[in-house]
Amino acid sequence: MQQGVRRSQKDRTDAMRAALIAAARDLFVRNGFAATGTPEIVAAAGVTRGALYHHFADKETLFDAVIRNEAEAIASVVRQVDYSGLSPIDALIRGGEAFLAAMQVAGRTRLLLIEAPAVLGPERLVEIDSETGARTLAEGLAIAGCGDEALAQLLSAAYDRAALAIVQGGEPDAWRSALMRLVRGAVADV
Amino acid sequence: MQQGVRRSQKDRTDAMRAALIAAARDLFVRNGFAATGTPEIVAAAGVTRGALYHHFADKETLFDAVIRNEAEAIASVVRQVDYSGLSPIDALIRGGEAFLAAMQVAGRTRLLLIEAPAVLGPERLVEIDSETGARTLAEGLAIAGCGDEALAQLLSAAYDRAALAIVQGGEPDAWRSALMRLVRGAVADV
DNA sequence: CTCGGTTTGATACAGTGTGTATGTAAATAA
DNA sequence: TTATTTACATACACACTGTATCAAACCGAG
Repeated sequence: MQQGVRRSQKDRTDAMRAALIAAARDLFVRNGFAATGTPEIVAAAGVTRGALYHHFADKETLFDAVIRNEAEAIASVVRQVDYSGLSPIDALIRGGEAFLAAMQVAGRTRLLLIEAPAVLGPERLVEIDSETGARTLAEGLAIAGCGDEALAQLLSAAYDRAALAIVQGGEPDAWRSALMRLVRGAVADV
Repeated sequence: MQQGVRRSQKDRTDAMRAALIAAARDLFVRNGFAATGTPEIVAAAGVTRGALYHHFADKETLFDAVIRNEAEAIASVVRQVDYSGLSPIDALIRGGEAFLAAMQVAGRTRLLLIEAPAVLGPERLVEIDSETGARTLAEGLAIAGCGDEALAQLLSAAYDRAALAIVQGGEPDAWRSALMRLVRGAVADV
């Protein structure tokens, strides 16, 4: 079980997939999905196109893997927050904060909010979110607060837009306070 | 100034651009921007690629024209609403209703909310919105209601999400009531 | 009306990228 | 060790984009 010479199939596969996903992620962030060619990706990963098409059905499937990674990363951050002893609305705000923080990782808003809906379609994106539990959690919190699925989705959309605006250089506090106002107003009794 | 045989340059140009934009819009809606080739577009319009590349710099510029058309159409609908004698919040809701109705036109949500951000980039999309006054109006109303630019953007994002959900088969009333709750909560005094 | 200049639009071509088919080496199983 | 499967590279066919070249329709001046 040496490193350079004799590796197990699983190790080779895992390393290759990780290298391709990392290289692709970087290029997709910089140039977008459409403007990134598979020759560019494999060159950055130091392999050939044969490897790519052995591990992924096509370029879109590779992109899907990239997106799944990002969604999982965000879900992980939001999940690790300690919600104990918080009111539903405070838990929602706390989870929202974690979400905003996680979305500040370079390129994440572009990948998840701009590219992914067009490349994979909204349906597939919802599927990924539900698998990773990325957004379900925020929605769960909202549901706990008011029991309205649609309202939860609208708040989720507002958080997305805020994350994008902050990444693009907006004043974080302005967006945070606007979100707070929206959330508090939404769960207040009618 | 006959019709079939001898047309003015301007007439030819206008007709050709309109035909190309219409054919492209149809295909972009059905298959998306990336999966639609220029040969397909010109075949649907009954011309050759030479005509396309004479009137548009590239495929993206044609898409830009399609998007501009849609944005203008929406702005037109929202503008024609009679807002006289309404409170700021009622005017906002009225404008929002018009926006939702305008977004129900087949393919509009896909073009404006899914494809356009990825193809043109969010910056260009904001530019188009400001030129056509599509979203500026809704924002203007929100600003009138609470004077907060960020909050207006968040509400705009919520309206976008609701429009998409309704087109995808969601219960319109559920989304409308959720929007109402969001809007009323947002403009209520803290 | 007709004759140069311009605009429209069709045809032909070069370059690039995608996905597949084929072949070879490495790894696991027998 | 030998057979079989898996990992990866090379080579190829096809499609699409954008450009260059050329013909025809239009327009204004004389």
